Amino acid sequence: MAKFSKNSICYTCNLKHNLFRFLTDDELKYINESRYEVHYNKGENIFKQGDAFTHIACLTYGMAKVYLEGENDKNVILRLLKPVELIGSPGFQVDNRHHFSVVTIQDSRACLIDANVFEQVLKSNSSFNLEFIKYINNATIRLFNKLTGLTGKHMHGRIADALLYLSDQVYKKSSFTTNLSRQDIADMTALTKESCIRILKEFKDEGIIEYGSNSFNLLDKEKLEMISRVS
Amino acid sequence: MAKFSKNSICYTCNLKHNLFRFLTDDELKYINESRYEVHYNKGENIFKQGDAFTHIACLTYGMAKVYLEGENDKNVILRLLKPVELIGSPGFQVDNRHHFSVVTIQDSRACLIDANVFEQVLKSNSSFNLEFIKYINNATIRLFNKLTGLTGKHMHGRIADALLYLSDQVYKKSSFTTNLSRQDIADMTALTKESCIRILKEFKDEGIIEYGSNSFNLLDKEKLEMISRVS
DNA sequence: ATATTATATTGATAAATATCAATTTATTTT
DNA sequence: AAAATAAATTGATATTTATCAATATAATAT
Repeated sequence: MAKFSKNSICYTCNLKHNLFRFLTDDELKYINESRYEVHYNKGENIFKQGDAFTHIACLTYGMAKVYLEGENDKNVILRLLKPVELIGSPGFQVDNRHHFSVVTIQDSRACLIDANVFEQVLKSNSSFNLEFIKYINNATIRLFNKLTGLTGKHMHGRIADALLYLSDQVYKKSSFTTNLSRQDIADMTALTKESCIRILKEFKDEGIIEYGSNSFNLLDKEKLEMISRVS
Repeated sequence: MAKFSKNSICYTCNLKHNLFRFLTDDELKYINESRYEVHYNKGENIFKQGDAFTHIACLTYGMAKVYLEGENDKNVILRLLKPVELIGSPGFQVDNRHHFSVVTIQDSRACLIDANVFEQVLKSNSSFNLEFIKYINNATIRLFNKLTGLTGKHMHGRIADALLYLSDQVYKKSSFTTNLSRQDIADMTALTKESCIRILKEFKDEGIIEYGSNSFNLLDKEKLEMISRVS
């Protein structure tokens, strides 16, 4: 965790999350007073599960993975974040602890906003508040899909889902380069690294995808979608 | 779905959820105007996944299961509800659809509050609003635990968790009678009915629990907790 | 109470997935 | 570039879990 800066103000910032467009100028100014930006190297924690929750973060540059640290070293990656994405915490209003970890997968920047300031603004602005509830509820819906996917589908369907997620939601291309390791993809699908590799290989052998050590090309997305459906 | 009544007002109601204690008298009166109570027979839907979300519910009597309907008929029971529990919906502010189903497992009553009225009150009362966020965040934390438990633990740990959940959180006794079927317990643990039955039998054979067709007695909770830990 | 239906149980087997060890390939350091 | 380290891959095998079919038990209707 290196340099941090405060060289711009929220009002003119074009990297602010859409949520903040619901704020008044005064509220933005108030947030701007305590906010700060941090530069993270690849592999560094923005949030650490169990640690105190003191700030809401906005990823303004780079990319990060959000994951749950399970009991037996088993991590479950919930999602990948890219600019500009808000990173809240369900510890907010509950126990003020982080319940997931956020780690950058490439050099990144985040803007950190004091949780108390955030709370004040929530109190003062009801449309901001409803937008925030919308944000949380969307996260819950994604979590529901994750839960039914990981518990109800077999390896093939889960790997297909991960690949489609990366292609459709994250990189927005059918061919992409990624910093995710095989272990990361395994953590996205609740599989072991070895099983994950085997399914990828199968897909490659069947001509559905091709890949190198850090790039993927989804040749036949329809087939992946079909595999996702039939599990 | 049979009788419904409106024979009391929220102000004097001692079955109201704690959340509503944050409301002013006027706000309570406002909610009271549109609310109504419904009696459900065992097995009836309070909410149905995919259906329109029009009301927030409060379970005031009986018991219900909240579950996700997966693609291949696989349901995942998220939790059991008893009085007095609020039943919101992540569709609120998002798509106004239900994203889970709620079905009673015994004759029950619920108080239904118009979602628009609820939204108005959220807007007008910021401490109510923050409490609601707290409510949602607690649900998210439970969901995280569900996700890591179901993906990271083996059958034994998952059954142990389900039994401990029923004993500690739902029935508050180490010996309890339940309306849950074996299939329901399987749905709580993301197992098949048969696997679920086998693990229960193992636990019985080892003297950890005893059970009949609709009752359980947890003889050795410490052992169950140990099994939960080692997975 | 008997018949009927649904639920629970058991056994045998197949399928899915993880584990462990060895090897290869890629990445980083010297 | 060579050496050292980390990550990816493969194969063999064990473990976990589901499936299918049969039977038993419980719950409900007649």
